[in-house]
Amino acid sequence: MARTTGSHSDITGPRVRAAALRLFARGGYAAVSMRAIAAEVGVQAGALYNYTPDKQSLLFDLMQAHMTDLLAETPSDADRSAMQQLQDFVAFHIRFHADRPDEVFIAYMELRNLTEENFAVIERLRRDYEDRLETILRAGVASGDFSVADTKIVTLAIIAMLTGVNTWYRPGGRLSLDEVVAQYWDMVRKAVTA
Amino acid sequence: MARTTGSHSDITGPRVRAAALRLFARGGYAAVSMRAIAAEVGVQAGALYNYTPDKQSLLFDLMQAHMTDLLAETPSDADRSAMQQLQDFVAFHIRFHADRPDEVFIAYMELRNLTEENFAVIERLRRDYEDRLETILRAGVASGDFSVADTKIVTLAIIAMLTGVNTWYRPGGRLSLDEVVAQYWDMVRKAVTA
DNA sequence: TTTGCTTTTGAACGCTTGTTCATTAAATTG
DNA sequence: CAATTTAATGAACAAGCGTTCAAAAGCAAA
Repeated sequence: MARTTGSHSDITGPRVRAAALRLFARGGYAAVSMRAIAAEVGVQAGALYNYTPDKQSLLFDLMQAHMTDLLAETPSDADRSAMQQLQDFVAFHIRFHADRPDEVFIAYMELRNLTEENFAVIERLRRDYEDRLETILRAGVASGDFSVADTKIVTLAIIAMLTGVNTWYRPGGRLSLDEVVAQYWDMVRKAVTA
Repeated sequence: MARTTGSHSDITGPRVRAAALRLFARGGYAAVSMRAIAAEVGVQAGALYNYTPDKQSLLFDLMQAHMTDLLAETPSDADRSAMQQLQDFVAFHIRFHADRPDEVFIAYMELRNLTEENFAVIERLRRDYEDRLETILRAGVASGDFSVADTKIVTLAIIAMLTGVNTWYRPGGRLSLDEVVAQYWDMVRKAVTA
């Protein structure tokens, strides 16, 4: 046997990425073999190399796509007040991450499995995202809306708190996403005001 | 060659655990080979099996010891007010974790590399720790000191925020640990009060 | 100094790893 | 229908994996 009936790169390509995402998130990059990914797709291991030059690129591409999407969709309406922008950010972060549990898991857990160059790229994107939040905080401090001693620390604290939602939130659970967003916004709002 | 001069289980044993801790934290459990651990200790791979039945036990023992220490040292003085207990908890969590970056990293990143049974043990310990905080929050709600809608969510949010310190704090950095504790306490205090 | 215990070596086991490539067959184009 | 392009197979590669164990050598007690 060689080429199989119905095989198409437009179909197999996305399936390879989806399988890698799923398995990396579940078992971790190092513990998932190319043969395991191939089996999930329903092909032999060799066929994966039509879609990625190597395993490392598969991981890197997933992480880069995730971070690029995150930055592209981050709201930033400079016309709104700092308080409104912060509320937008909190709601966006929780919703965006809740929709992509596998991507988020990989983006936070597999950094150490990136090569040095690839890590630098992802790290830069991550800092860009943090800067979006810190910019809002600084604007709020300048306008007197917020009372925080150190915007950098508060930035990291807020992001850590919000990302923590992914460790327990499941659709259809005790709380709706609206309720989760409301509760976290309540905490963030109180933490940054006097 | 066989037994080497100066070799002693009292010395090699701790060195094996220390090497495993260090390497697991740096590279991840799945990516670290027994031969790599042995090389760090300065022995051949076979010698490791005098100190652990297998690689899995090495990981589990490190995680269990960490969680047991964490629970043993968690402050809990029921005579103090809920506000004081919460402040104690925040300060303890940050300091305890700042002292053990490798253990913390492993405890949060390597859960999926535990066998089912081992995972259940660690998970229980983790929940026990969360319960300590939630008990404080409930007491504060009952006494009227705290104003939080859902103690479970606030518990998880606080722990995520505090544990996030480990992603950036380094001794000798811009901020002292005292300053870090003070800033996080400020945020937590404001977040749980009306 | 002899005896028994403790500790390590180093080779070996079967198995899995990421990756390559000639071959083959399906899909597409003319 | 014939020619070309695309996509997959399946075997092979060298390297590395966790683990076992007989043999050897240092250590401690008598």
